[in-house]
Amino acid sequence: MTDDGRLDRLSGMLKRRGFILPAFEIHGGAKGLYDFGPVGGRMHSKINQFWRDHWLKLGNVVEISCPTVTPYAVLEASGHVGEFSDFMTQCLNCEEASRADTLLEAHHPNPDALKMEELQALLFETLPPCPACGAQTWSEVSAQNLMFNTMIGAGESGRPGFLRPETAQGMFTSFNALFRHFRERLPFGGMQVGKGYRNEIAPRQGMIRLREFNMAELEYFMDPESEQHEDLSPWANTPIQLLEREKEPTIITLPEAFQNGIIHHATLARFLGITYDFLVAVGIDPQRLRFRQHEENEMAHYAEDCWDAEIEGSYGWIECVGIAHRGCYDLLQHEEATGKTLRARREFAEPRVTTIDAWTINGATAGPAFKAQAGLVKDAVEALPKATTFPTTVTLANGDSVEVGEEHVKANQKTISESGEWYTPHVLEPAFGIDRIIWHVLDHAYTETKKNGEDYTLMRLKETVAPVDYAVLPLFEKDGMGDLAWTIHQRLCQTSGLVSMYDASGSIGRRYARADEIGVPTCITVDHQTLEDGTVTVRDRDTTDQTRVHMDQLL
RNA sequence: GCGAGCGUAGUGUAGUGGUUAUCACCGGGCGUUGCCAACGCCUGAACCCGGGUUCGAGUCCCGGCGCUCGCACCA
Repeated sequence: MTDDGRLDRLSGMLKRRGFILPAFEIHGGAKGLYDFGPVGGRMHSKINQFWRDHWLKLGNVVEISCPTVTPYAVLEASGHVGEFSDFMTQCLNCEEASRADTLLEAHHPNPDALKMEELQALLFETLPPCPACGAQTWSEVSAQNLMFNTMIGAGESGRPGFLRPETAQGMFTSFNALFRHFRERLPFGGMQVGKGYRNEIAPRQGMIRLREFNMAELEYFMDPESEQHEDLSPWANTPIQLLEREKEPTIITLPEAFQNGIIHHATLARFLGITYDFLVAVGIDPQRLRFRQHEENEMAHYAEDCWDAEIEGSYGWIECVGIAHRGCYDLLQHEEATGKTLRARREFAEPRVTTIDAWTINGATAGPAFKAQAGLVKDAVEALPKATTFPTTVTLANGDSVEVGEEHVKANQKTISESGEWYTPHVLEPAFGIDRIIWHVLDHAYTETKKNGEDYTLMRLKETVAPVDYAVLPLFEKDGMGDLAWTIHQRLCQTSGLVSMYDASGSIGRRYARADEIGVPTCITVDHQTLEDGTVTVRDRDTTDQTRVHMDQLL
């Protein structure tokens, strides 16, 4: 960090000009909550839209939108109720609150993995001393969840729920609708852009750790048994900084990283590439971007492998995108919790034919003979070889031995043909923290320079994210210059996808400076000559070059 | 969550119990044949919230909220 106050000046400007501001400030503010202001609002929506367009290029993904209010059961199934909880206990002597698992580290190899009841039992059994006062008396263990609690419905009929901590669960719970939409053909993806909520104990670092945040996630469902053929050639000439787990950082292209086995999965490698392209396109400096593989003990409860895109800015290297291989964890969890099937079907190249030629029980006689054990007897008999002669003694799964006579069995001859099978797809999840990305786009675009010996700041924002596309400036609001400028401004604003800003106050230099400060790429100035020949001055933000263009040729 | 520091116009600030609350940038209006925060005139805007001490509180005390830092925590 080479700060010397840059971060303070940047934050001040972002607030002053209306990019991002503390939310609800007139009421005293609220920690971890921010507004995108008059300037930041459009930047936020442009970046979201650019993200959608970028990933929709895959051609086999769709966007969905799910509620943020989520029933308890959904997040219990996903593991968030368990994983997002800290189990707290309070010292009865000094009232200091401690985490139960931390207190029990001396008494258990991995207390973090214990359930609340187990922690409770172990705590009361071992009575560790309070780190604050040394007393050994503890309150009951209580779960403190990092998700926002709410009630869905009022009073007696209310059911517990949470605000979602991630958008991902919506894609999993909608799996069957996605599966039908894609004509039951994998791979495909569902994606979602929206809000997520985490009731952080200590939000810090401005936009980096928020309690309500914007995320954009893709869940990409794949058949784990079919090889993923991915074209990595678009990144053949793009060296990227990779930090493999327990290895030294390397700079390598994605095709090479995949061939060398640094990245194990072709689709994962491709998603790293698509992510890289996105971040660079919105204005992240490639020199301050890297991908880091998670340590084994760092990965979330669901992940098999995970690479983060980390961006360097005023707060150091910050993870802004997580690209996780979630395996089949989520779909299995929701299957188990609901009893519904969340699977895809793969057809075999050839039908698999199994021929059975052995024994099974004769229900009419074996049933009355073995009663409750009949099921176990059936399993045991069907496991016997064809050459078995009856009567014989078989050992059941429960350890009992029974005598099975000829009258209890019959020959079992059948042919089973299976044309395919149902399986649980694997999931690759690129998850983008939009606010963190916006922060770093702003951070990287913020440029402090000198102009005629004076401090000068400008935002070198790319057109993909610039909050205002054009500023239209009449030199003076007289002799018709103001009216003409207003007409041009209106014409620009009526063009889909464009936003123009009309500014007539202050000197022309001041207005260029104001436009530069919020990153307007192009200024259009109407002067006396415009009244005569219809040409305007088009001025470029980064070079300050001016050219005269006829007003009808602006677009 | 604990500890420390801080909280005054949009921004940065001055202000050690009595001021019409300081200064600068800033914002707005008008003028300017004028093109990179130029200039002139006019003008706008603040003591985080609540309680207490006091004749009197921006200033002292208590609580809350927020910000920063350290510790703890952290998809």
